Amino acid sequence: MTDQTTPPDNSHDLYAVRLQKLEELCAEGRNPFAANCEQRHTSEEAIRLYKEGAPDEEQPRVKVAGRLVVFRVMGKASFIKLQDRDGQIQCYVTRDELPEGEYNTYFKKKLDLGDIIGVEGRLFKTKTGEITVRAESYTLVSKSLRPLPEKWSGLKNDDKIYRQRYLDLIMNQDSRRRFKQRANVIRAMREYLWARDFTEVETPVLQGVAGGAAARPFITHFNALDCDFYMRIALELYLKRLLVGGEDRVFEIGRVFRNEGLSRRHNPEFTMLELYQAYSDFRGMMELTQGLIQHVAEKVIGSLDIERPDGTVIQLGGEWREAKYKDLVLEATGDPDWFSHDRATKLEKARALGIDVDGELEDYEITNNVFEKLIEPTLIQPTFVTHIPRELCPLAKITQDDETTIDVFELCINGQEIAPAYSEQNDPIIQRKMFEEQVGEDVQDMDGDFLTALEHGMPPAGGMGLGIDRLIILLTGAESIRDTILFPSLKPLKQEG
RNA sequence: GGACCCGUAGCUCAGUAGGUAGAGCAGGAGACUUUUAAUCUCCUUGUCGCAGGUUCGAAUCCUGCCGGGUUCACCA
Repeated sequence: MTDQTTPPDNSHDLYAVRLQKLEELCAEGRNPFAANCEQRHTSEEAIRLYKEGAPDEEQPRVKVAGRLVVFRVMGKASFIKLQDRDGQIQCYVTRDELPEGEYNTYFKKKLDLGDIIGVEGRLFKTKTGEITVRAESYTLVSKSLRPLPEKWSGLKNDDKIYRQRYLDLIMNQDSRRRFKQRANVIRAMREYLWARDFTEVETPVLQGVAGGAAARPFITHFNALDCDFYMRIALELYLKRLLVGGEDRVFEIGRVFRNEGLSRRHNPEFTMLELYQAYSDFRGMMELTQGLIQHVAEKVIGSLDIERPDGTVIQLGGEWREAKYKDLVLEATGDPDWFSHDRATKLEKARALGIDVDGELEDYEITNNVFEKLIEPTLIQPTFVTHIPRELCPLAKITQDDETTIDVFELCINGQEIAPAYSEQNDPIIQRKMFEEQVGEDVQDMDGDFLTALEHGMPPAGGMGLGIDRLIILLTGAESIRDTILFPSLKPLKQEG
């Protein structure tokens, strides 16, 4: 048994037909994978070159290349469309404009939908007004041995969309656009941070202790050292070491790995932006985070109003709402004495509110269940939730006038947590204590090396982490995190062999 | 891991009072020199996810497995 990602393909007949065409081409001394490195125009560039109103013989000659996605043969003339990274361009190919025999013997007979070809010729406009290349020559640069999905319905099978993403990208322009937007989001983020003197760094993915978050890590084995390593679950502890090392403003955009379930909002590997700014705090992070997301939205979407698939408009403009965790809980439970109740009463009341709460949970966890299930989903418009109970974040500073809470915000938009930010804890003694409070049976080992770093002195700092995949969901209206990740985690297919 | 739903041609899908399968597109042959899901004629295509079971007979009913989706659990 071998594992593989691509499902078996039984299209032997179609495959055989194409393979035969390929062999025939080779037998006649034609290369079905011809090199073609000459400069060319993208479909969009070519269309822009068209001179409106000028006669055909004064139109510029262009050279385009792309995947053959429309192939309409009408006797001695054909219309085809090539798809490239910018879109599609139509080409008009006639028998009389190609070399003798070329059209009937090769063009009509040896090309298939899915092949990649280059076409050269002058632009003209068809009688229905479409700017088109009148082919003077064409070159097959890659024969496709497998057929494309159906041209009208396209590719809708979820499994194939994820397992054979290239087909999705060929067939579904929405998908192509979404991933382009993802790339642009990340680019816009970098621009924003670079402009504010942040340095981009890279920290280890393989770690002896996976810290910085409470999540189960993936375990791997380091042969040379003969010990188990963990895939990182957060970027935090290494970035803070850099603050100790004198970097004032650092960020990293990178993959983190959490060995947990998959869902519409969770992929085991996902991309985080984490940034740390010395001499700032969570208030500074608020300003930065709001500015960052607004910059990205404007740059990539071109608007601060984001319409969700259900029609609700998320308004990213202006100053965002700020709300205390406790106030939200009191409001949602309708119980002004919520925090005075003992554990058993909270449990009872939470259940009365329709929340399925595990009886083993700690006091603060019950409250947090209320927050996550009752409140978070209602926070559609951007909201900074502040004054969060200290038990929930061991790496943040305690609020000066309320020792039960920490200087933190959780930014919620679109009913999900998008970005938490802290006034980072830099007192190594308190930090050690808070780690010890938290290190239980199923929590990670304490990162002693990190504490040693803190003991050398870390400047006060604000830190922020942002789940990029979830931001993309928000900005593009994607239905699932899988639609924002090119190759989401899937179970490998098992196959005899 | 639990619950529910889904898996039929290369693609998108029809097909249940159980009688071993259809359409469109794609593919093959032909006609057609401005098409827009081009059109027209003819033709081909399937271990009905896999493995068992019930039955004279299973795409259809039952069980298990594989894969996917939704949701819950888990989740800083």
